[in-house]
Amino acid sequence: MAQTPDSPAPRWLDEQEMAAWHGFLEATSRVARHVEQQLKDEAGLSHAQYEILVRLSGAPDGEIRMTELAEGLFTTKSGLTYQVGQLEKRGLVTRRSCPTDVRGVLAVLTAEGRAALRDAAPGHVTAVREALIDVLDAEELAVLAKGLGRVGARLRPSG
Amino acid sequence: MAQTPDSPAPRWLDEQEMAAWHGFLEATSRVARHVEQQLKDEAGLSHAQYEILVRLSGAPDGEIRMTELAEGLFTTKSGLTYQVGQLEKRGLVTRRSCPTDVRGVLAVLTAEGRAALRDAAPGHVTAVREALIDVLDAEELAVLAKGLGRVGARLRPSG
DNA sequence: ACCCGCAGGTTCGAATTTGAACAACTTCGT
DNA sequence: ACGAAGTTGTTCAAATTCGAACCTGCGGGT
Repeated sequence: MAQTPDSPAPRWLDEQEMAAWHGFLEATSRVARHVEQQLKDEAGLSHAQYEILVRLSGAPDGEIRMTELAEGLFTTKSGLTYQVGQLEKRGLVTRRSCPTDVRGVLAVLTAEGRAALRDAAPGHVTAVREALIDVLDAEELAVLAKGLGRVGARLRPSG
Repeated sequence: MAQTPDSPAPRWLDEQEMAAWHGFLEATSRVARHVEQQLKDEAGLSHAQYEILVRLSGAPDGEIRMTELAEGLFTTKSGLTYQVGQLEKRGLVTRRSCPTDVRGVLAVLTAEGRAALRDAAPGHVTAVREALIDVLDAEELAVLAKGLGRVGARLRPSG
């Protein structure tokens, strides 16, 4: 009989830890669906696309390098290429090549893109409040910001 | 000029709320990737597949109705059909029709499935600790469990 | 100036997810 | 009982995601 080599038994999750992990999974899943749904229905955008518009709108000249944008959105370069392509088809974003690096590409927010974002934002914020923010009290929000901030930071490529 | 009808301006997110939302998004994204990666690399399972095995292993006779399973995993019925199909190909799960309802289908954990889960579990738990649990202190875990529990519950189909 | 290692984006195919449409069946009200 | 209405699980096509392979071009060391 083939035996699988023993993995050292890890410290299992106790009840509280299990509750936290399960809560995280369920909240994650349902909040994502809720937000995705709202944006799709009311603005015709995916959450990914919405976030791209947000980043661009906050950047100088409304433009950002592809790689930098991908990192900021916690996504892959190829995934971003696809979504920017979609947004470009709709005229919400343009591409131009980077002046300082021939290889580079800048995603640029168009006037239409800015308008689409303006239109989509109120409903999106409302959905985020309904799903997450307004369900938590101030103390809980503080813990989320700090604790999950730390969690995210630790998993960044940079460490 | 076509005018977009005004949406009532929502209450925008203040700094703390924004930090919580951003933290949630980043943590969500990175933790999911971390866990997904570990399972894929060390056990050849997707997180979705792993969770299916977990649920089944905790059920009487290791079997659950498809719909019930889908709800428990916060996923769609068609998504589950696909994943159970994958697991069935590998012999980790079987299907049998429900005795009390001809339409119904039970997903059943096989001995191989139970073994695969046993093998995968230690590494998975370790990954979850690394990514989330061990990064938070007791109080933070309590807030996650309670606060995010409430968040998830409120978005359940049942309300 | 030249070469090698590496970074920037895109492309490709494979895997997955989603919702709508469907067929078969159960259930509830009357 | 009977029929309308709702369930159950699957199938399908379309959209998305991922990583590996790829080509091009930047930069440091010699």
